[in-house]
Amino acid sequence: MGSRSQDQLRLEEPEMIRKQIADLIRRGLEAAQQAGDLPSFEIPAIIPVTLGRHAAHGDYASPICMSLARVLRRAPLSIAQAVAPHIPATEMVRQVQVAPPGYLNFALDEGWMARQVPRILEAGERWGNVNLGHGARVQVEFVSANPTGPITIGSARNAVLGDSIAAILEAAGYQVEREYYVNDAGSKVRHFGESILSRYAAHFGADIPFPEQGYPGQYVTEFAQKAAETFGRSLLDMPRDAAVRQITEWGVTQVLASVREDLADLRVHFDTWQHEKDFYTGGLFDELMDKLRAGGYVVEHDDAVWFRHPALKKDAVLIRSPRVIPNPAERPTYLASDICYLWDKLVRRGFERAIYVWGADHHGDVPRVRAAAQALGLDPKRLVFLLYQLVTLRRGGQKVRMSKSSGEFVTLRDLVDEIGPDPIRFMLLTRTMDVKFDFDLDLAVEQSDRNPVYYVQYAHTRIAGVLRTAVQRGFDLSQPGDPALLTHPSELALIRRLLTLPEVIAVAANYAPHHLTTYAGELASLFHAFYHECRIVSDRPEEQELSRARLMLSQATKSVLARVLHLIGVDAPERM
RNA sequence: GCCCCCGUGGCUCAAUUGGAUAGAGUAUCUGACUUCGAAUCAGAGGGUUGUAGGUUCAAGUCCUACCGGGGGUACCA
Repeated sequence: MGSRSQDQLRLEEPEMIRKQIADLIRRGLEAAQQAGDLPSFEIPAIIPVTLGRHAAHGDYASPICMSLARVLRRAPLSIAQAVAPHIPATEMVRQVQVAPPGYLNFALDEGWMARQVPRILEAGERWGNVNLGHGARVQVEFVSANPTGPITIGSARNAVLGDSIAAILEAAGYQVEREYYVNDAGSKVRHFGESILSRYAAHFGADIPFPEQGYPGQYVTEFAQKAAETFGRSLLDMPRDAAVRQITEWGVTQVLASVREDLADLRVHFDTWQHEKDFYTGGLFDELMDKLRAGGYVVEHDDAVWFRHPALKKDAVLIRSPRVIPNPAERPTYLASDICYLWDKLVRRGFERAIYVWGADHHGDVPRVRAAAQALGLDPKRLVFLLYQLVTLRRGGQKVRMSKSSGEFVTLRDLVDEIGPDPIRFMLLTRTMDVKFDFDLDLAVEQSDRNPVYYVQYAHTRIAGVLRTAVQRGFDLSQPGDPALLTHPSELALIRRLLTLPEVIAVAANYAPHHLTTYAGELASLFHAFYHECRIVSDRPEEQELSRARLMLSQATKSVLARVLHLIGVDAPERM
């Protein structure tokens, strides 16, 4: 990736203080060995460094000496004492302390910390970037809800997870493409099309039976109405198959247009829309079937074709069968599509990694797709499956069971119209994806002003307000303040947190976007505390310099808050 | 039956992925605005991290069994 990634490495990676401290420890270990204070041994490739949880433990701590104890056959405390004096002095670290049973504790230098504030301000939206990806191309495929109806709250979780993960990966140095997979070849869309056709026929007084697994929702009737305006009676005069095909295609287009719009209002956008159908028009499916057959991964009996693989518990998984689809040449089962799709992602389009954001109800499919990748000679580790637990909806204390096929669901549209994208996005990102989300509609609507998102946004607008006041009173915000004046405990606590953004992004890049909402809340809290303890805009002549320093800190905080909110797709308003 | 996820103060959830004294919000109680936005702040109480074992210097985190809740397990997608 040439010079750009070199640049990033030099400029951005050291922003992770943890990394720098790990380097210091490594150099300390080397020096201790050279000085003969420690015997010769191989220094571990990764040196663990964590944030100190208590002020007494310093800002960062490493338990490395505990794990070295076994190798060196020496007490961890004694190892730590041997290393500590050899850790090179830097302006970043004020002191290194050894604490039982063998921790190395690092306290950052307050002056150094304060001097980072203008740098944060200068970096702006770039602050926090870490180059973990080195420009690797990855694809995040998400939402991908069947195009058979409106986007529901359930898909909303998928949408905000996928979108935020994509944004975070970009901040972590990856080249990211966001994709929506359109399942337009399966039986679901056909049932959808048949449903519209039935209602459409009814509109003209004709009778086409409603399919058994059809979609009873009111929106289908509305589609039928629109279809009647678009096509007139023409669909009634053509062969049934052709009519189904045409109205299905038309219906999918209609749905996708509204899906695109609904998601856009949630601030979710896609770079590409991959249609399942396209896999069966270019010969890809046949090509891959030949590969699998050659590898002995295909079995056939009763005219049906199955995929088998030693890694699978089940004997085999169906790929195509005349009993599923009357005309199997037209379309196999969804596993076949998944096989084409993974090849398309990893080989044809050459992504180094393909990330799938799936509801936990699809977890059973993971081994199959993995096995298929393996069978095609691809490293299954390049496929990442993020399984989030489903959203259960509560209304009036009652659980609402949602599904488009039952016609009972709450649309994303309704919720966005009612409470807006910010509370939805923030709320859905406050928890790990491993826990199911109990979404209480009444509470979400009624208490939306107590949603934690407002706490964070309020901090941002409060800063904006203070800055406006400052300008009114004649402060020039473009003029940097003197960081040396930032010495109050609440100022330093705030700065400390500003400095950890790169680490938070690095952790969040491990597919854990909820760290950002947590961080945003902490940062907001620290600012509020600082605001209460320190007068920012002072009228006293002798405090002008101090005011300028604090204004600089406030601006940096505002910038970081905005950055974090933008990463999770939440607006950072100037007023509210 | 088998597979996946969860079980942490009254309630909803965190815990930088195995590190030191388990943290927030909410609820309850007490306090703080004649100067920058009170949608705010400060303080208090509240815990054997479902149970029982195990792994090691170290377990909320990993392993085993069990209990409880949710989801999956079609020639559907």
